[in-house]
Amino acid sequence: MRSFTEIEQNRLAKLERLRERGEHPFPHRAERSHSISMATQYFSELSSDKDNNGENSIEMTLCGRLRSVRTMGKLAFAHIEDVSGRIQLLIRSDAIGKDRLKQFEADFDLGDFVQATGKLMETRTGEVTLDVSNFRMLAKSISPLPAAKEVDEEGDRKVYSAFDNVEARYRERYADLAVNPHVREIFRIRSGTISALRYFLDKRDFLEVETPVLQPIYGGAAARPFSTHHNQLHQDLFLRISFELYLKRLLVGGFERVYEIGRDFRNEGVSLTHNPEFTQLEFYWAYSDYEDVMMLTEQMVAFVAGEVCDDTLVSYQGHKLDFQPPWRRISLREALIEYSEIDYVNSSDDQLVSHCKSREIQIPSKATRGKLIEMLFSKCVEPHLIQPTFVYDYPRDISPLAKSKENDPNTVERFEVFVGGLELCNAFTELNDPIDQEQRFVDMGRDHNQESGEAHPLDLDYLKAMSYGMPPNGGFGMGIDRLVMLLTDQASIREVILFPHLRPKE
RNA sequence: GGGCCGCUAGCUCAAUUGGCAGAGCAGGGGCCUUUUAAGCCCUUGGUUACAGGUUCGAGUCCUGUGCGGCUCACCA
Repeated sequence: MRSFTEIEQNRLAKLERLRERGEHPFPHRAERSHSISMATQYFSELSSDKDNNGENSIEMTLCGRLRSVRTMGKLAFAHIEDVSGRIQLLIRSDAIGKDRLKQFEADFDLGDFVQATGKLMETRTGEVTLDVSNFRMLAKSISPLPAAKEVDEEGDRKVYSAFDNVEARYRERYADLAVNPHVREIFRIRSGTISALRYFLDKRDFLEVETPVLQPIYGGAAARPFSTHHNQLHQDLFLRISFELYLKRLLVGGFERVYEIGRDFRNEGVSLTHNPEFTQLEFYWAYSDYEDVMMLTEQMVAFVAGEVCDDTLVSYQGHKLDFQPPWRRISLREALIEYSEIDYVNSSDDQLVSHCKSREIQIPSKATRGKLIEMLFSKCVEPHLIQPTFVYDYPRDISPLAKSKENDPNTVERFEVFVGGLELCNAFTELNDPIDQEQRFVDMGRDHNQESGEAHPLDLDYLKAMSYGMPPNGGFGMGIDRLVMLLTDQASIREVILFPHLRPKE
């Protein structure tokens, strides 16, 4: 049985009083003639019209949530807020009657959704205000919203007793959104980001597709999966860890440019930059290679930044990021030389191990040479890559789906993008030789075997698809959550995910 | 999973060497016709995350648990 606080019990009593007067506390329908921003815009246009002799207002009906109330005896001021903005109401007893004003004061609370009819006017202080002739309840709020007070001051919203407890905000994101406009703005930018990506790719003849989330064999990345079960088919299934292997099957099928935006699931640790489910963009582009993909990547991200931030210059955690192409390009080998003075081409495996140890990097029991290089890179280079940077040409043994360089079989045509110290993108010239691919899977399975005692799944159907012939292509993956972090200046991935994963509260 | 830090009223936060658990806002009762954190008077509200322990006495010290934050590991 739910228990109600004293405040909630008070509000339930008000709700009953509304009912007793015949006012429905939750009517089925609202009437609204204007959004709040439309109303204020209309008012300012009529006010600036010199031929219009003071006839600058019409009756209108606005809807929104009560965010402040100030009662003054025979009148009351209040603000209501809708998705477009906020406006002040003036409720006068000589307009609506003394009893009606009393009812407003007694039975309407902050957080209630209300409907108010009246004409717009300006108060002495020049604030556009609805002079209310009629109002009614649209939805009674039983529980008080967490933020106590806030107010607009010359465009700047000042918040008092802000609701900023991180845990409480994530657990009750609805309340967080209701009282923190800057949080709503993050998710508007997130939505705009995805729209802009779709627009950019659609304009270039990429076809948006959907591939299975439930997969009998997981692949395309090196993460541990979530597993589940189909009861009727008696089939164990995995939630996908990437889209890659299915999207490339579509190139076999004759599509030349495909992309997917969707959710990946990785059963790994959570951190400021990792959530168990996250949103990924992947595209595959026939008859292109990783250099073409680099060009498209910098154009695409700059386009998105321009769309949602109105600029390719973006503030991030005290840095000024510049997404304007061309971005810096540096090979993995050069980057390590520059930031750590290690040239792995001229280093033995033992020397790489000692480099790791001197930098307090913990080495897994069975680390390949490529893994050592990658760990050195993460430790020594990654934190320094603030401006958008392509790091290209990676060790073959940590890139089983990428094609080797023509003159260097131990290096693959692969790049990653780093911005603000975050890994943002991963892309390569895709391996399309089924014999080579099978050998890579086998090699990878052997390493995996020794590490964990489990065989890495061998996707025979994927090899079969590739055996029919896959055009040469460049492939690309980008973490959308991290891109949104960059575009909204957020240090935590949880701030850009509406309902981030939390342990159950008890 | 390891380490560090945190958890006090609906919200934001105080509480001296261990000594009566407080404020602002929100809530309730009043006054008030141009306020906008409105103001003024009065007022309700607490299992100090939870369970133990030390002590005459614990929000404060100790142990454990839960949840969170940061961080390390893991995550090509």
